[in-house]
Amino acid sequence: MPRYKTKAVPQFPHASVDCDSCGIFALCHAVGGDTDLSVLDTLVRSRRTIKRGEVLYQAGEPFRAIYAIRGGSIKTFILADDGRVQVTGFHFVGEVLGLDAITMGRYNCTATAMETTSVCEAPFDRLNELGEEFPDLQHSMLEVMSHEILHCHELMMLLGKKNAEERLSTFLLNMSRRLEKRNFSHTQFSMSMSRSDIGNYLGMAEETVCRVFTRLQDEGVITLERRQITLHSLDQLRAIATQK
Amino acid sequence: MPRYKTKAVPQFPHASVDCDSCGIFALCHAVGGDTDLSVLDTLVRSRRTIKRGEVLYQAGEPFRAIYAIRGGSIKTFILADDGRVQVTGFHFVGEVLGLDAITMGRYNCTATAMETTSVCEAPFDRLNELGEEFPDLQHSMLEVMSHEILHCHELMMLLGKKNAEERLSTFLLNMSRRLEKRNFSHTQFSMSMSRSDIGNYLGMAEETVCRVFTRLQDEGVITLERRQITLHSLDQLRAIATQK
DNA sequence: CGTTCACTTGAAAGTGTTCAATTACTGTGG
DNA sequence: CCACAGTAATTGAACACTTTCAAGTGAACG
Repeated sequence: MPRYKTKAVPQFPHASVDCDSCGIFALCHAVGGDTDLSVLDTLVRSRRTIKRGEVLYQAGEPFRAIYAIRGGSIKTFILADDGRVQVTGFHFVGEVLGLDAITMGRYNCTATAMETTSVCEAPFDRLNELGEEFPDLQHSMLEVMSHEILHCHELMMLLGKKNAEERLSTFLLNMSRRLEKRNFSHTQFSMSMSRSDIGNYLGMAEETVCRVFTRLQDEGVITLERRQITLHSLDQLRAIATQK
Repeated sequence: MPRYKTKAVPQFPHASVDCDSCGIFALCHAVGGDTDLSVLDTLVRSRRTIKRGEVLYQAGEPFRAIYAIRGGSIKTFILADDGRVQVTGFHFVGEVLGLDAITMGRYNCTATAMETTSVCEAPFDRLNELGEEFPDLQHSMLEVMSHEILHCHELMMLLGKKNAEERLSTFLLNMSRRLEKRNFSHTQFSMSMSRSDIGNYLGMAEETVCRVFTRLQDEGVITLERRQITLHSLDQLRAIATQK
């Protein structure tokens, strides 16, 4: 029986967010401070739009800027010497990326758009100067990075200890939570990444992703139509994600 | 055939490092700056010694300080709601830990000593004040955290894409590299963590760790006597860690 | 000297992967 | 608007790797 419906479904919410309410702003306000907004204007040099598959920045390139996503979505991945690829994250509206480049002065991963995406660019040199003027800003950057580490720890738990069902459920709940935070629907949304990307990110084969999706659907926990997903029971999902 | 030898082997190098050359120092010097050393004295409040199994800090406790290890070794782990444990890292002489607590104001993981261990304690409030005075310091903290993120990415690759042999080889090479950086022997050392901890960290069963160790030994790549390990061929190990 | 803990090893059982084939969708050009 | 080509997703079956369970050995410690 065909699982697909022939219907054009809306893509991931493209609500183009003002730079004021995008990540750079959040970065400055993370401390709860009220940094002068005019500072932000000098900080954000430009806005860029990149199409599906195009590269925002490439691993190895000198670190010029951090980015906040205004609309669309981006995936980041690292490419090992042996050719293996590991997707390190998916990034949505309002989120900041590029901060992991600070140590090396070079980007550690490559960032590409999963759909047409618009970003704010904040040059790092200026960010750095301003940091000395506004300690809050650096503190916020610390927080963003600290957050990233927390995320990494969760991921270690996921990759090291969870089985396929738990991984995928955890993944869905994570997306749901992030969308909710930005006031999008958190029970029905479109996933901009392919099954293959999901599998790569979660450390499982593309085929396993499909099979688990099918199983979850058969159990009535979710409905999938292509990349459009509806979560019917967050509680049930949570139960699956945290079984044992 | 018994694989054990009845011989007391020296534990992990206990060269008690001056606080000057320990992590907090490194933290301040990461930028290449020459921060006034007297600052450090005010920074480092106290030195603590904890015995095997004792807790340095506990997940959930308010974030008071970051620590640098003067001698011994520490493991950090998180405890999930469902009771599962994930070892998030092993930390050796000269390394800094506790920085991931900045976001939440609470420690994210629990840190316990794997053997008798001595640490420097740098209270965070003072660290924070000083940060405003010395932007270099905060910049160094950013670098340390950025490093942590890089480490996380490597680990994602390891947990998501590598098989048991590759994981263990990567692990050994990583320890080797870190010891080398601190001028300890990087081809012969004692592992202070149990097989079970290694397995937990690398996302594999304790038994699998044993089996792979045995295999590596049979292939002549390493020699194991209890927790004392000798790496006979780093090249071979690298080949195994990067196969495919 | 005996108990306990860490480590090792074997055999059976899962869980997820790989390979291969099929189906469905997307975008492009007529 | 339709046909075609290429890409993404799904499904089945065989296989591989790792885990689990069980048992045993050696070392450390009181």
